[in-house]
Amino acid sequence: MIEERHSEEIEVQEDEILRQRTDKLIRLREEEGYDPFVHEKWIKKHTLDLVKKNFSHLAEDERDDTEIVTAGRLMTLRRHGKAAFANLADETSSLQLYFQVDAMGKEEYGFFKKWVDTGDMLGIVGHPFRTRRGELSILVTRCVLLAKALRPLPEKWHGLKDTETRYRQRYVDLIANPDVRETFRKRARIISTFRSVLEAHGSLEVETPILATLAGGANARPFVTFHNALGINMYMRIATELYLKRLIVGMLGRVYEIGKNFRNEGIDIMHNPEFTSMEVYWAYADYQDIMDLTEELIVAAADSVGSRDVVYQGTPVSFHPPFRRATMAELVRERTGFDIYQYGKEDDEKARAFAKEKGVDMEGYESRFLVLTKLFDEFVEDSLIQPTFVLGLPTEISPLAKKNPEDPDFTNRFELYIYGSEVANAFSELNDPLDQRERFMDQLKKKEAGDDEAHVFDEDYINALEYGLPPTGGLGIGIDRLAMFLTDSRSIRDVILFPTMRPKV
RNA sequence: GGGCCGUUAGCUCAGUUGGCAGAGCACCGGACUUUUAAUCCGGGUGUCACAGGUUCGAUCCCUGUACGGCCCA
Repeated sequence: MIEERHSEEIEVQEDEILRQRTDKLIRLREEEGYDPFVHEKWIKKHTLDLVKKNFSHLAEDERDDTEIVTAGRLMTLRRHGKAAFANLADETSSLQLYFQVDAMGKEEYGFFKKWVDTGDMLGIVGHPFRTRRGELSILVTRCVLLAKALRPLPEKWHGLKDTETRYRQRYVDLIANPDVRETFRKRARIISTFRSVLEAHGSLEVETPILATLAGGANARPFVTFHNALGINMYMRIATELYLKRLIVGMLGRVYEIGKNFRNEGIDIMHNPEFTSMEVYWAYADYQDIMDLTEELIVAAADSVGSRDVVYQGTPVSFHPPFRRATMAELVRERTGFDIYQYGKEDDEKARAFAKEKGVDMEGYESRFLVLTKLFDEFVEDSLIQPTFVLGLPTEISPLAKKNPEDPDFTNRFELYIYGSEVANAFSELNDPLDQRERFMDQLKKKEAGDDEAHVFDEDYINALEYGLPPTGGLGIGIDRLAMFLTDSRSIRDVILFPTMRPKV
């Protein structure tokens, strides 16, 4: 059901400060004939960090004649009658301002004193100097009110802490908590680093449908929506995989896509219903090449945010290559004593019994390979704190990956784990259309057996494979999770600007 | 889905064994030409998340709901 809000339902929440500030704005327009909201631009010549950098040499009480033209938000204000100190913040830094009646003139100072409040956006002209107490400042000669703030800033000392408000009103969070701005700058650097690494390898950035009639390429339930003109249900994508491989069939050689995927699942510290992934496909490459690429990408991302030695939630995590490489079978054997190779075709039940003894509850029908996977999830995953490539995932859970010809129960696939969490997934792509058809059929059986996260059967994808997909290596990286680990963010919501929230009221 | 915790002023948080609702910052009025959590004088601006219940009386106790957080599946 679609609910629309009608104008009579939207009541303005009258709080005292908002009312006072609104009155002040109206009086400013009436009494001074000044409307702060008519400004369209301000020629900002100097960012605050540039001022800091260029005039750090100034001695106490020393002034420079250079005219600074800057702008930002007034964060604090300490009034002293005929003078005032303030802090101005911009996107680069923050700097003290000194307003003085002698430097500004009576009229301009009077305007400032009467009409300017914390939170306001100001255009500032002045001269750099250092105060007697040693703080680099700008002696203001002109102050132009570029936009008025009607709502007060959060508390200057504690900032904005309430997580709900921080996520719902991220703009306030970003004003109040400069470290949040830094987190999102780092996130952006990771993404742009990925682009430059891939461009350097001759990869082409492409865009494939987000809205489609089938959502394939992953185990997940999609969001369903409706296209009015076509009169059909459509789905938000859950992965970019199948479209990107069609492009390799189409001879684009090396392609990648960075964008949102949507999975209709719960929300927790590691999951947001919409998240950003990067998928890469390289013609003529195998999963070993892709492992090298993954390492290169992750190390470059770590470098781009500062260091290969990261401390995540108090635990040191080293991004120095080479990362550990081990097969799932080895890791499970090490941790649990379960040796998959001791179990043959007829031993599924014996394998389930092993799991049960370990306290892992298995559904009645699951195979020894699902036992292996479950034991991995249960006993190994959490221990993979340092970046670790987990190789050789079972064919049964890898419907799009090429089998290992020497051991066809397993695929030439790996997942990268960091801090117990899957960050990347990659394999030599299955390019045999006959095998792919069988794998899709297996998925269909799982779906019919009640697994609503099983892959969909994509006939057109098979059709593409029937034209010939060259040997191809593919990779998917969860950008949000990687950004979490590289920015020491506890929750995925801390690296997503506007995380999914249930609407209030 | 289950368990636990939270929701009090714009923000950060106290608080009441059930009796007119508190602080700091912010805000409003006044003083102050080198402050930096400026200071000084004066002012509390609130549907104590919402709806019921118990009670002479509920922000507090009980039940339910909403939203959020953490843990588990």
